Amino acid sequence: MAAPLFALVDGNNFYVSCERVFRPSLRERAVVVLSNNDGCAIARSNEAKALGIKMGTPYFEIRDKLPDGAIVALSANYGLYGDMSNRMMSLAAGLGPEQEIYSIDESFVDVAGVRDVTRRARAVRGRILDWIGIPCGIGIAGTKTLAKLANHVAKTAERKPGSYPVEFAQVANLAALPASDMDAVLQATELGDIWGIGRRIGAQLQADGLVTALDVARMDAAMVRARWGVVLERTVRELQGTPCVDMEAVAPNKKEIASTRSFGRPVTRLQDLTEAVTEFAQRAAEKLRRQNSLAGQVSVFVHTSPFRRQDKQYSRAIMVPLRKATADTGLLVQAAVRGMEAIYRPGYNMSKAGVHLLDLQDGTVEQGELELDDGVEDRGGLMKAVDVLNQRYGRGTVAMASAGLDGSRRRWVMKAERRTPDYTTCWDSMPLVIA
DNA sequence: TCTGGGGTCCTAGGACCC
DNA sequence: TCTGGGGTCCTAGGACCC
Repeated sequence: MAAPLFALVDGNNFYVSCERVFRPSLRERAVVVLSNNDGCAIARSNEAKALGIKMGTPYFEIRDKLPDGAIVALSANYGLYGDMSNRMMSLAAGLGPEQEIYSIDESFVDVAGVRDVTRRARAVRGRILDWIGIPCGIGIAGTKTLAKLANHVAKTAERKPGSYPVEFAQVANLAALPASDMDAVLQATELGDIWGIGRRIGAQLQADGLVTALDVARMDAAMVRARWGVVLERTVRELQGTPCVDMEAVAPNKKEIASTRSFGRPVTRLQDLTEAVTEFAQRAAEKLRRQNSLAGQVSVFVHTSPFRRQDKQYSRAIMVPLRKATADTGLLVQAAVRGMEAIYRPGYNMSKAGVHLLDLQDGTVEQGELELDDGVEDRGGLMKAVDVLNQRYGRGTVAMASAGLDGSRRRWVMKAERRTPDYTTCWDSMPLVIA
């Protein structure tokens, strides 16, 4: 059997690249894509990175710091990105027999035993660029953590000449590299760029005098386990070349499902919160039915904005157990609304609320339970009809009345003032080419 | 004025039991 | 005066990811 080998295919600055496909004028410009409510930067073009804009920088800071026209800011258009992602993923899948879609812009491909894998990877990269218009980087190595690191090398070698050997630009295959060359790559990589090492643990390692990925790879795994636990231990072992994280070719069902939002402006009234929570529970219920699960508990939270220091702060969550696991929107909304009524307090500027569905169970297994009379018959057929209608005619075609019938009165909805059209998923937004 | 959303996994500690 | 020990289960919260 061939030794394990993983490729990681990752779209460069993915959301920005999607926008550029349909607006070529954005090329070579500093561009950021903003989070919900146009809150902060969640994707940056290389030019924006060069201006020093960090991931998560609030938009108002960007706007205040830079002169007019120095940067283009767009609201996130998830419909567009999701569709572009599907197209990119189907081409990336051609690299090997199994693919794990890890996020909207990244997939691992099992390339064990694939002949001429570096050349093939370059071909796949070229096809994604030509057919979809998205530039990507591909990293190849013997473990997932090293493949992620190889991907970082591929992108950085292209973006910052001199950082890594130039032959690693765009596609970096670290498998079968001589040990000394591998050490050199690890040494050129900061430990904060390792998959699995975040701010907190990164700072602890640095306090111990570690600086590069090579320093981390040389740590003693048993000591790491004793001091930090199994998660970091796995990272260290994977850096040393021992695979600890397998491919997951079929996405397992979610173990919890959430729908949460920051509000476009502060909300104080219970009625507004009830409407918001109704909508969150509806959306979560849809996701729940899509994976054919039932929820045993609903959790609801609301809190004020920690950024508004001058405001009185409030934060609470509550768990609402269901008498019987369900996927019925009516029952889930009812539980969420009851929860919100229990934790609501007047006199606070609430900034965010949300609903989590927990204790998820397989909906295809019929629970052998005595039918107690709770006044609710099986509404599975009704739920299916609601989902079909909302899919065909758009979200919100059929909704619970407590979601609020008058859209103009809904004070809590988010802002998205700079959204681009749904170029690929809506006939009316299809771009026209005038020859 | 303006600061995202949706996940996973692990661990510590409390409740409870015998 | 002196007040056990070990196990399980659950939850909250931390850390990480994109």
